[in-house]
Amino acid sequence: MTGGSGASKSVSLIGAPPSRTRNRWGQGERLRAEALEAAARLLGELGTVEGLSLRAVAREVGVAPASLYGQFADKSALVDALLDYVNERLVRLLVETGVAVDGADPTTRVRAQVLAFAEFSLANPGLYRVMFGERLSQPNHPARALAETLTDSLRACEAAGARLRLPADRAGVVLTVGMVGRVAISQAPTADHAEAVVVDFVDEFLSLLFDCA
Amino acid sequence: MTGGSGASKSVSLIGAPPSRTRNRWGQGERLRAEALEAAARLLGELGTVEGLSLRAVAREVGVAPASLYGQFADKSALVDALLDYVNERLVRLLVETGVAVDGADPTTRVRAQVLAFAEFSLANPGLYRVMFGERLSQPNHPARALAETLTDSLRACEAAGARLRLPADRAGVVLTVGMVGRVAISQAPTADHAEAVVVDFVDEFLSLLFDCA
DNA sequence: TGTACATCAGTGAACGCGCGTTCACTGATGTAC
DNA sequence: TGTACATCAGTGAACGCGCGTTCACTGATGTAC
Repeated sequence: MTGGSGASKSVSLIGAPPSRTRNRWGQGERLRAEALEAAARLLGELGTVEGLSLRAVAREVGVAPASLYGQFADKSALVDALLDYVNERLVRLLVETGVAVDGADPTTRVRAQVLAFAEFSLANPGLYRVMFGERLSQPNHPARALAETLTDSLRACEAAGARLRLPADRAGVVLTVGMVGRVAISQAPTADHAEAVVVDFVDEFLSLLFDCA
Repeated sequence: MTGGSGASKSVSLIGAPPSRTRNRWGQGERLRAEALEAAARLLGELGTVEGLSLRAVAREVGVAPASLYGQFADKSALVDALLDYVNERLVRLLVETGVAVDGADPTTRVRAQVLAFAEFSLANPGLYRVMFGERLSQPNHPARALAETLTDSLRACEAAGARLRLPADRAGVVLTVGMVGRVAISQAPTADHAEAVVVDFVDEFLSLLFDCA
């Protein structure tokens, strides 16, 4: 930004100009969605959750900090809402991944879903951290959704003739737990655990769960 | 301070009086150890890492915030030192656990070490979080130490005749990853995952790794 | 059709707080002669 | 043995900062008559 848009207008010394047009009458709730999206973006880019302040979210949206109080009672209300929002995003991702490979054999589906989770988490370390590292008191813990989805997929594998070394629901939990741990460790900035290595881990893990393999 | 030291002495309105006697000549470095211990205590009791401020540590030690700058260049230096300190503590715990059950069959040893790790992490969520949840850039990542220790123990199992479904080093990594994930999820405040359930998980996991079982 | 009013989205300035860090300092304890 | 000085552990006050939150407000847009 050495010089900005020097020519005609909007000198824009630092950062982008707010340039937000206020919402129309009755559309005030849109700010809520904008704030959640902005918060998720902040958490996704930024590796840590420290940077998530009301003021930062307001800055990202291009709005005064006070404006957020029209949509959220306080900061913790925003964080709670953010968790729900992001939780739902993950579930949708898993479902869509399952649909995308529909038709393929069920084992492929589990694998695709697990990898989708890993990719999502590694690409958005901040989101992963807020979902699995803190404030886990939410009743709808993302791990539960994850475990249920994977359990369903594992059951489909069984129905297709595959044999598990554990009951499907337990295998789903173990798989979930393993992936959460794997992602947690892979988030080390200096990690030599490249994406390829994650794939290896997944296959290793799945081979433990399945009997014939 | 409404009334000051009204009665006789040291009314102690709020919290404990500092009551710290300054270290003797040449013993200044002791403050360093006291600070690390205090920081570890703060992180252990407090569930989150947010509360870890230089000022909080100084308060816990009973010293002026400025005094810490004699031992640590800045806050990040303190956190780095804390990580090393706590890392070493975990390794020592695992080693001691291994020694304590020495003589028993190797399988018992792995199990004891894994459970010791789980117990430690669940009892000190803040410590766990700072070790596995953030600042994983340290070259001596605790997960590495954990994996190496467990791998050694698994090798001992093999030497004693047990059969693993993976090479020992990979099994050590998988076991580590699984435990990290398990603990991460169990830290949910409302978790219905009591300690007994963790034990079940551990046995389930080990049964996957071993062949005969 | 025009006009008064209510309602809405959003603002700007201020508050008190805890934070990390600095700086000149204080008093006790060691050492040199 | 006494005395001057150096060195040490630690202090207290101050700084600037970003934070969450409040409050009275401003314009634009809708509605009632």
